Order: sequence, then structure tokens, then C-alpha cells
Amino acid sequence: MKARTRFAPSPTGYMHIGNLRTALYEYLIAKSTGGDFLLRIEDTDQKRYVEGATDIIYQTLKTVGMNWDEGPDIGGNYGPYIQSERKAIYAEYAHKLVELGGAHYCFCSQKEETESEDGEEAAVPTKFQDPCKHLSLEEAKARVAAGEPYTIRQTINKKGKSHFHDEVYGDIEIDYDDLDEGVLLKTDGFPTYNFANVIDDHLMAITHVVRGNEYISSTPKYNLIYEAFGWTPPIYVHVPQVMKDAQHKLSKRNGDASFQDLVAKGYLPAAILNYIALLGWNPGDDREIFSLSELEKVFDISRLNKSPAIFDIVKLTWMNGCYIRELPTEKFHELAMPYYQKYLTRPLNLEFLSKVLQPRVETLADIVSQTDFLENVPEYDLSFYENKKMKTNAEVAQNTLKLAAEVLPTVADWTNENLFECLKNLAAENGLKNGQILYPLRIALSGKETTAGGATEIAVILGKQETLNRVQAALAKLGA
RNA sequence: GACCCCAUCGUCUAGCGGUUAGGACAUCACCCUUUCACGGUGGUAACACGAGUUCAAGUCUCGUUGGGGUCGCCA
Repeated sequence: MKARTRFAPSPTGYMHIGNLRTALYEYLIAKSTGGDFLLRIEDTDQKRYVEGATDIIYQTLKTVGMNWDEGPDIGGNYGPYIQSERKAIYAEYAHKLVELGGAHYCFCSQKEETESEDGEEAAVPTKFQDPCKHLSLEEAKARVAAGEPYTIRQTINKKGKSHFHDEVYGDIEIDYDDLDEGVLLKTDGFPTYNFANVIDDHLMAITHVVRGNEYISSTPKYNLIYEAFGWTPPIYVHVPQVMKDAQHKLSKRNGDASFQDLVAKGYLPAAILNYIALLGWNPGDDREIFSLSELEKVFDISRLNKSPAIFDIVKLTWMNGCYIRELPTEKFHELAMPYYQKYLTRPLNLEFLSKVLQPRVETLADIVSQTDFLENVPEYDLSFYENKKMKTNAEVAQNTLKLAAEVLPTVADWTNENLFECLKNLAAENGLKNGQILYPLRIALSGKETTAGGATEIAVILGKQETLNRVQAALAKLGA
């Protein structure tokens, strides 16, 4: 069966991770069955609309390669795909639903609704008993015709238990009495999510509805609407939340990472996508690295998880490192270039820098901290030359750096291989361990105890002249 | 408060009645080594609790506890 799924975000800001994961699962359900994935913008709440948010949605989906088959920008046979452009459709169906007995006109003000019978705000939320429900249809219509502001509210008269099946959670049973008769069409004529969703999903022939499990409790209400219209409800796929920690779900508020934040921090889109796919789903074997097209091949709804997953930036970081290492060298260099801006005016060997950096950074942003010494040697303590394993200290350094200073100028072809070979021979000739020359040299060139790259690699990056300068400066500092 | 959902190492998870409870990240140790990292090897670490059902329960049932969600003219 070819599935038709939809990603239906509201343009209220940037794309957060949980949202993107829902989109991914929708995309995968469609593509793993050879079906279509569509994009629908749910902008029925004008107050929450954020300028530019729609572009972020397009941008994000495109960046990760989740292309949609139908959507606001490319059209399709089921448009329009922006809910605000479908206002008339909802109104038509809402009034039809009233005629069918699935809804009624309501004239209560929002204030009346939130007050309990004795006029005080209820401490504990109680079910709203709508007095308008008992108005006769004629009377209600007359008031509507007279221009009185109204909403259309769902009518729930069923008794007993409602049942539905969810692909992830199994069979769910909820008492009709626990459902409230929510507003379907607002005073401003726009539908609420509760209504627009049902209408659109049916009209757009959506087969699988994927959404957060916070919608489980209200699903029977949607089914009642499908039922009233004589429509078949879609297959439900409720997915667990993506959490920040055990208590809090990932939210835009507390500065929790959004997709674009992560990208800005140097995470690769493919790695982010791969990581979130595994947050609530697994392939059934030990594989963890998947491209989008590989996911399309192995994805299976039945392997979706029920329990919430905590977003672990540490594991994402590891995975991102895997992706960075797999990048072609030229590609990595290209991605690294923006981080080299302040070094562009210097005669540094940036291609070689990228080669040294690639296997050891986990995010592109790591490049910043790994390269700070290239501009100039930071102040460092002579104790940096102290290293037991390498058998060096400031005294040894003074001697070995002197030796290096003599031989380095003679190296004609300034490559890592040549330099290493040369210094290794120097060590052998003088009965020293390689580390006794290389370690002090690295400190001299970088001023840091740990660096990306060894002594000779740094020498290549810096270039011959700068290397010789730094060795002289270090010797001076050592009092030689 | 009512209703719904969830529960395996710190984290993501495998497990679908019989396993020495497996993998990955993290962590620790060692190896490799031109520091750090990468890579390699090994270690520490989990079935929330209590009753049942069964020859046998992480796996099924019920309860308890803990956590999350819903109860908006937000989605």
C-alpha cells in the first residue's frame, strides 16, 4: 500500500528537533512504501504567525533532503496547501457538520467558558458544559443570521467507550464522557487545529497521520468527526516525545537546540537527521549510520518506540564526528573555510590544516578552538616542556630545539614526510627519543600542550619561515 | 483532580516465556603513537517495586511507585 503522509507544521518560529523527527517519520512512511509526502502549512492562528517561519520550514526540509511531492510552493492536486487559504472550505464543512448533528453553534463568550458555576475560576479544570448545546437549531440559526458572534463547537452525545488503534501504542480505549466539546470554528471564522486537521487530512487523502502522542487523548474526538461525515479515519501513528531530560521535553523556549542552532554549531544536517531517526526508532540490528535514502529502504513502522527519548547531544556529537571523517577531503576543506577567515591573510597551508583537522574535530565549530594558536603563540609556561612520557623538560627542550634550529633551515621540500624523516634522523644521530625533539618543537610552535596535529604537521601548516621564527622565539624564551 | 500513555546500563536501545540480558554513546584501563584525537583491546554499569499465571517471567496479568501528556476560540 502506498502511503500518503503530510508534514503539517505551523509557522511559529524555527524548526525544533522533535518536529523535524516527526517530519522524518512521515517522510519515511511515505517513501518506504513508494508513496507521497506532502507539506501543509497550518497557519490558522494568526496571532502566532511568525514572519519568515515558512521559509525556515522549506529551508530545513530541503537541507536534509526531505523533498515534498505536494506543497504550497509546488502545488498539487489537493491544494491549496496553506490553511489560511482554505478558510471557506472549513466554514462549509463546519456548517455541514452542524446539520449532521456533529456540532452546534455556541454563543458563549470566552470568559463564561472558563468560569465555573459559582463565578470563580475553577482550581481544577472541569469539563465545560455548554448551555448553547441545548438551543434548538432554528433558534441558533436565527441568532447567527442576526449577526451575533458565534463559534461552532463539537457535539458529543455518545456514551460508553471509544476505541481506536494506533500503530505504535496499540489499542486505546477512552470514555466518551472524558471528551470535551471543543471549538471547531472560531469567532474569526478560522478553524481550530482539531477541525482543520480532520478536514484536510481527509480531503488530501492522507493515509497515515503521524503526530506527537499528546494527541492520543483527543483522537476519539477526531474520529467522531470522521464518523459524522461518513469518512474513514486514517491510520494513526502517535510518536513519543523527544525530551531534554527525564522531566522536560525539548522546547523552543529554554534555548533548547533547534535544527538551525545545531547547524550553526557545526553539526552536519545528515548527521542530525541520522541521529534523530534513531531517537525512537531502530532498524532491528546494530547498524547506526544511515543516510536518508538508506533509511527509506529499512524503515518500518513496527520498530517505532513507545517511550520518550532524551536528546543526547554527546551522542550526536560522536555521530557528527563520524560524518565529518567520512567527508571527502575537499568537501571538508570547503566546509572549514568559513572558520579560517582570520587566517586568510597569512601564508598558512590551509589545505594541509584541513587534512590535519578532519580526523579530529567532532563539529565544525571545534575548528575554532583547534586553530587559535595559528595567529600567534599564546603565553605559555616553561613547565609545558615537562613531559615524563616524552622524557623532556625545559632543559632538554633548550638543547633539542637548538639542534632542530640548525637542521630545519636545510629542509628544502617542506612536507610532513620530509620534516618527520629529518627530525627522526636528528634524534637517532644524537641518541635521543623522537619525542624529545618533537614534543618540545610542538610546544615551541604552538604554545599549547595539546594541539591538533603533531610537531611536523604544525610546521607544515605554519610554513617554513614562521616555523623558524617560532623556534627562535622559543629558544629566546628558554634563555638560550 | 479526572482521563490517557510510558518504565532494560548515566543516555539511545536489542529482547517479543527458557539469553552468561546483546550493541552504541559516555566513562575507566591498556595498546598504538609525534602531544591530543582517530583506531584497537578489555572493564565498570540495567530489567523501578510487589503480587499473581507458568515447569520457567525482563518478556504475560493485576496492583504500587515514579515520570510524561491531555483537560485552550494553541497546534
